[in-house]
Amino acid sequence: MGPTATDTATGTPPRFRTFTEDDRLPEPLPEPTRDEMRLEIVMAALSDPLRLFIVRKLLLEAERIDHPCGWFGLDRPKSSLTHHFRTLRDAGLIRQRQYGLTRGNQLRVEDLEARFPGLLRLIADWRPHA
Amino acid sequence: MGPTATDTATGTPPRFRTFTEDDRLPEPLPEPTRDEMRLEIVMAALSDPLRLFIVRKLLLEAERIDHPCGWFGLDRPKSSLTHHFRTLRDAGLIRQRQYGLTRGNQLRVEDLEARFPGLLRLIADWRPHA
DNA sequence: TCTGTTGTACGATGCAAGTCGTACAAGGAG
DNA sequence: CTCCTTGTACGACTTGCATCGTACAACAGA
Repeated sequence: MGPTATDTATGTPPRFRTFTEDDRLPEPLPEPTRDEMRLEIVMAALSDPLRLFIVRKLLLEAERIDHPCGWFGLDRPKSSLTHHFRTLRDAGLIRQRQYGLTRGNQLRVEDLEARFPGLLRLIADWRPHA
Repeated sequence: MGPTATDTATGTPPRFRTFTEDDRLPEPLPEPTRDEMRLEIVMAALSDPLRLFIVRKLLLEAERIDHPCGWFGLDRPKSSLTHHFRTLRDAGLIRQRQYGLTRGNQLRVEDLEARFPGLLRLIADWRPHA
């Protein structure tokens, strides 16, 4: 498994899984730094159920450092998905890396925990459709 | 002072100030119950800087159980303010009570802490304009 | 080289939200 | 009763966002 454990819901601070970086990874696409992240923008990005689903899936089900669009199993046109992933990256929620033809999507777990502590917990607890 | 203390930022769970209820208070205007609150809707309500300001001011500077519109010192037309306060109430963030001609606005601190633990902490830490 | 895959770029469309003016309602103070 | 205050209701305007079709680019594999 990975280097970290998951939240135990016992009152201990939640810890979400991260993956160690590989030096040979391509540079991330342009993204805001921690300090450039804006709460309003993050909130707006998370006000869409599809984007909430994407972030939550990355948070709870990621198996590698990042995953391409298709991994999420979203039944939408590709041009729609491009729009949503870009919105998430612009808000600072995800990091995107280009691997030849595919693009890897990674949740910025450590940056988000540092900048907005508790935010990921809210997303993990989200119940869609309820 | 009130019955509660404030967050100490030392790792202890944050506790925000609440006010004891008075039996003679008028009934709140229609609002979602705890379980009816939706994270997407709450996020959308908080994606507007003016509304974030309103909620944050209620969280950090409330002196009574609720406050009328004018207390916030917002330089906008009244019809705009009606819209924003209604958005906050529909999302479940605030409770509104009618006192004759004025309307009191109260943050639903306990409901929000129960339904979305950690959310108020994010709002308290928000820095506008930064 | 031809084909299939992954995803962007551009543009059109429809809808929701923010903004605000005006008119109006309820009630307190004089 | 009259005036002022607080806030709603309605409607118009504008902006922004979600959605998606089409065309295109980059690349892998047969």
